[in-house]
Amino acid sequence: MSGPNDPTKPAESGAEEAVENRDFIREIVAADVESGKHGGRVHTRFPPEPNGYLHIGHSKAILIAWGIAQEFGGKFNLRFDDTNPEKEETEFVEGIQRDVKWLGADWDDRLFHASDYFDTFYEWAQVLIREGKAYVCSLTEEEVREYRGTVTEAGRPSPDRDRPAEESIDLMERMKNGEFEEGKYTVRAKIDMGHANMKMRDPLLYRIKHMAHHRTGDTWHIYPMYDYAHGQGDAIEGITHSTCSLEFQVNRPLYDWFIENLPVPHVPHQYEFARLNLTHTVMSKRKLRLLVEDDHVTGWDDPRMPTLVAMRRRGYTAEAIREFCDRIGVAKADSTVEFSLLEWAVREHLNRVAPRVMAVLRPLKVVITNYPEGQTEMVECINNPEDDEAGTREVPFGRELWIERDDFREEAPRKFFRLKPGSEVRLKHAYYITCDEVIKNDSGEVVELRCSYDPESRGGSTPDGRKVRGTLHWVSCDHAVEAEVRLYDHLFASPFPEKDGDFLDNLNPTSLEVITHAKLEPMLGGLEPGTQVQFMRNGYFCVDTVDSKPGTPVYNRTATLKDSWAKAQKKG
RNA sequence: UGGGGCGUCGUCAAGUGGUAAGACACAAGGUUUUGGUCCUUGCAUUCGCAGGUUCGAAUCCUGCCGCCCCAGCCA
Repeated sequence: MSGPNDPTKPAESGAEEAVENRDFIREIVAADVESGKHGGRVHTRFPPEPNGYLHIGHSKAILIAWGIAQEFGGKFNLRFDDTNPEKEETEFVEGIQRDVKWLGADWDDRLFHASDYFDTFYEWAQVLIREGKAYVCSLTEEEVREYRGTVTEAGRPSPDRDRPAEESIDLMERMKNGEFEEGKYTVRAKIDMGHANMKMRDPLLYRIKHMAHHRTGDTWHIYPMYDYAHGQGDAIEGITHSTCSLEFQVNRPLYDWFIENLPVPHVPHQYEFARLNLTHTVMSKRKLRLLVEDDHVTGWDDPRMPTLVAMRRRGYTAEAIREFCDRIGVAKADSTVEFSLLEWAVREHLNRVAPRVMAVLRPLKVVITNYPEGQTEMVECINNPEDDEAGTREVPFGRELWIERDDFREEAPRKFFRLKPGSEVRLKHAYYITCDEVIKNDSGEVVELRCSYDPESRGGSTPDGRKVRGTLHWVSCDHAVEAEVRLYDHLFASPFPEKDGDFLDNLNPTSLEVITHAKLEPMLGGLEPGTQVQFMRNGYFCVDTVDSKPGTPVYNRTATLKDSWAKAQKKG
């Protein structure tokens, strides 16, 4: 059946690999696999420090590491770089695992911790000391800084640089056991105090910290520094390609120095890529923490935050984030991606999967004067025009309806296709109506519209085939479910909140607008938290997972729909 | 001005000496029972700048300019 002439099969010409663009890291990995380096094995890892929640920038790092493992038939580890008990909490290690899993990166049974290797790190430090490549230093924190020199001046050797190995071994043992106060001693590598790379000027291996660790308890009174733990962790796990962001480029010589000077079981290599920056937000953990701690947002999961918990709550899908990360690429040039690309990615996904439903955010009452009082009928609505499988549902229609306030203009501009006095529009899936009368209150506000409908137009078209330009969504007053709807916008008004001055000054004062009495079609009162829908003509929304309760639903706006009408209006 | 990186469309980003991919954004048109989606079209004579090599340079050489990272007992 499926021979060479089968039209359903793509042609097997030599032109298949023509368009494949690989980033520079994948290029290297492919070459390594080709040459049989590491036995053709590919093994990556994501090494977060559990001191905060993951943000969209981390998803780039996760997806690069995991994606490479996937594509080359390799493995992917999740390893917590928990070398500093001061800042680390169990809350974060759990949150991080949830987020990585949600993104779709699967570490299988390979969940590790730098703290799993504390014993080995300690033994290896003894090796360095015995070989004259490390020593216990008694310089104070301030002295260490002084002795290090500056970027333009060489440093000076510590007076303890030539401390006998046995003495260092003994002191390190006693540091470990908690015999000295914090700051009294450090363990340092003996490399080169005049090195042009500051990281190579006798970097610290260990510092004393009398602090319980979330996994090792109070076994240790010394903890390894990042540089002394990171590469060795990679080596122990057999990581072949160790990916990280650009700021660690200067650490690479040190990474390699440890690997070369220690009896490691494997030689990993580090490759650096530019971290993700996004307009209208901040990505640094310090700043995100400040937003949380100073109550500029309601928490790490506030839907305006760029954290994965927050974005998930906002209604972003993992698929959208993966698509986004595919689109931004991997390179070494510092860059800031426009938020619009992220929005495009969610819309792209939700357009395919989100059921279309009707919700009126800012209600205006419409009474259909020639529709029988007390009558209700069910109209059939298409759930998703992009998905034939999605089917239809029945929505109640009656004499009194809510429509969107914006969909009526008493004095309409040119090309306003919605409702205005004397004009006819279509109520989606229901009937054509014409506005006959505008009712106002004492202060002149429009409070109600009196309209008449054409019984012939049921379903949204008429036998005479006449055209109407406008199609409005609506909700039956008698059946409406009231809901709180949260309209989210950029957290920061400026595309570059860190550009000048205090980033907090650039907070967007209208990043959240709460609508308390939105009118929803009945089924929207009973959806599971987290469910994503499209409020027709309004945007993509989801049921809030924290505050939504049966009977009092809360919806979050994930993203607006593109609005060329609003755009045209703005231009005037 | 010690070292390490990076400069290609508004934003990302391919390109690896043979005459500037793609995506988002933007613009114009078409279809449409969402002013959504979809479709069509347009959008870098030029690759930070200046010289040079070459028949030919974004790609090679030289020199400038600009931006980022490194002087935590953070990661």
